[in-house]
Amino acid sequence: MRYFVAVAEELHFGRAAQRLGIAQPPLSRAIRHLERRLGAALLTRTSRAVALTDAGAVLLREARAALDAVEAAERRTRRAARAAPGRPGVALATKAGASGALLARLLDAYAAEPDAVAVDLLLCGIGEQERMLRDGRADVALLHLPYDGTAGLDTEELCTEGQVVVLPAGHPLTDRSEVQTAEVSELPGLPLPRWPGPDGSYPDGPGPQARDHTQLFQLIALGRTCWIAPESCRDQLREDLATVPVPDAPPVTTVIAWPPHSRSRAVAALVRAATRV
Amino acid sequence: MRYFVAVAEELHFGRAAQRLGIAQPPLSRAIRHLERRLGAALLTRTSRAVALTDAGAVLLREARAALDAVEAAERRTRRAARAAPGRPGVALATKAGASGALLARLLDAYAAEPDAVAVDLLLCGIGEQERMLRDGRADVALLHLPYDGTAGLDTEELCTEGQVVVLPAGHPLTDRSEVQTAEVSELPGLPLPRWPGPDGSYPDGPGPQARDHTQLFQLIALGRTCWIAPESCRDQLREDLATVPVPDAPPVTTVIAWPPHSRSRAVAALVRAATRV
DNA sequence: GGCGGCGATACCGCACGGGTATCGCCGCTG
DNA sequence: CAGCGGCGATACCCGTGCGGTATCGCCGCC
Repeated sequence: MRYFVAVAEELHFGRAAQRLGIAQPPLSRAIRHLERRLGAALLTRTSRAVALTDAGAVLLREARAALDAVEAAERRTRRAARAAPGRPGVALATKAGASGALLARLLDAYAAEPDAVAVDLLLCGIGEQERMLRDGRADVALLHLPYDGTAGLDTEELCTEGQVVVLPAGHPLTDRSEVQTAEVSELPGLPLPRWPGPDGSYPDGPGPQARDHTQLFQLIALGRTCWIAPESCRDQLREDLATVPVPDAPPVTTVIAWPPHSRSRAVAALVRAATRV
Repeated sequence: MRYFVAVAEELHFGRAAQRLGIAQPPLSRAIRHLERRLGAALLTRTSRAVALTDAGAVLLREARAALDAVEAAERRTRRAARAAPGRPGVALATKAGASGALLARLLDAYAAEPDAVAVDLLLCGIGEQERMLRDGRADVALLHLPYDGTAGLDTEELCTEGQVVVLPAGHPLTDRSEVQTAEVSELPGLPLPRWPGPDGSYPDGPGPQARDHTQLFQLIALGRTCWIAPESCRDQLREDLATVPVPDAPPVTTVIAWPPHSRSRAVAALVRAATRV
């Protein structure tokens, strides 16, 4: 299945084999073997191009999920085994620079629980937490609706907050008591920044590229961009930035999420602590 | 992993090997190999007993999920491949004898969709739908809250209904306009029936054993038991049975559920049709 | 028409998974 | 208390399957 996913992603046997660290002929054979076993044509190969069939597209999605599941099984077992001295405990994934105060209160509340174990913090990029939960690098995560997907995860809502626009201090708009999203997206000279997608490439557009919040805030301070963020980001804002509420931006709900079949005592305690803060 | 799950369930290498159709020594080696690779002790073996360690318990849960995922990948791919003439289409799992009218309306509504494919109906026993969704035998299912679990599935609520008690016609209680759950569970000579669990064995207790609804209704008609069911079951009731509302029984919500990463057009259309009926 | 890129085929060798025989440990029993 | 029996571990052997190299066949392109 790993082999098939590699070929389906590359659509090229040679490159896929290289990526897998094997030679091309065994890969061809393995795929053909898989097709025989499933009784389904997965790929249409001409001598110039490889394409997915419908069944192949189904398998690609399902196989990714399956591979994540076995990877998760291995990782979580390793983590559980290392937990003997109680050291690494539970892995919590959260967006770097988001919900700072909430996170601090959550960790405090959990630490006060009777049988609390150490919490391993995983600071993720945009939308990375979901993947970490799925492949077992994390046991529990803080997500932000509606930006993160929670499909297939159990969740508990923690808090909902409005959004603000982050501007350079002294920008004309900072005198206003509130602004509309439409205004923000049309600010002359302040196009919204572009973030890298999961594959690391940036979408096209007018805004500057930003890879993390430090870069972003620097760009805002320099008057090159602006940004709409949950209002709790004001806790950790630089002095040279200002915020204005944006009432018509969608409210952001912070939720705590965990894989649905998790029965870990630590995760349960963490969720319990979270719902109390 | 299959090997480990077998041993963890049997807690006995010999029986597990037999179940797997292999000899015991290779199984011992395979498990030890897995422990080495994960760097974790999974089982504590004395010469008289085998027990799971904490890490082993984690792996058991995760491995079951992973094995379900790969099985689901294979099954769904096979199904997608067979779908070429449009014949088998999408597999819908539902409890036999529940929500009959709703199901009929749902199928009608879906059949009216522009690109509807054939729906393969899977009639399940109690609580079997969840497993079918997880291991890929079904693509979508009708579940009944609060009896079925929906953890890890995407769902859409369809309808909520109260429950009634099903009694033999002419039973004294049938004169009443409603009864309480407490009364039902204490009816002299009418103990609630016992259903087989997922492993096929019956729990202990006074009630008669029932394997399906036909048996159950027969037993009720014979005055050997009674049963609490959603009120929609009255649509398909035999003439020799009667029902009385039980207002304090938990209301039953019928939901349509599907695996969260499903992107199938057919499943989406089915859900859309379901929300409209 | 020849070249080059790419997947398929042919063939080989080795490592790993599975089988049988046997051991070592320990709890039960007469 | 000694002998038996059940159970997991170990030792050793064998065949299959996976991976590697060499080569072919097809086709688009210069």
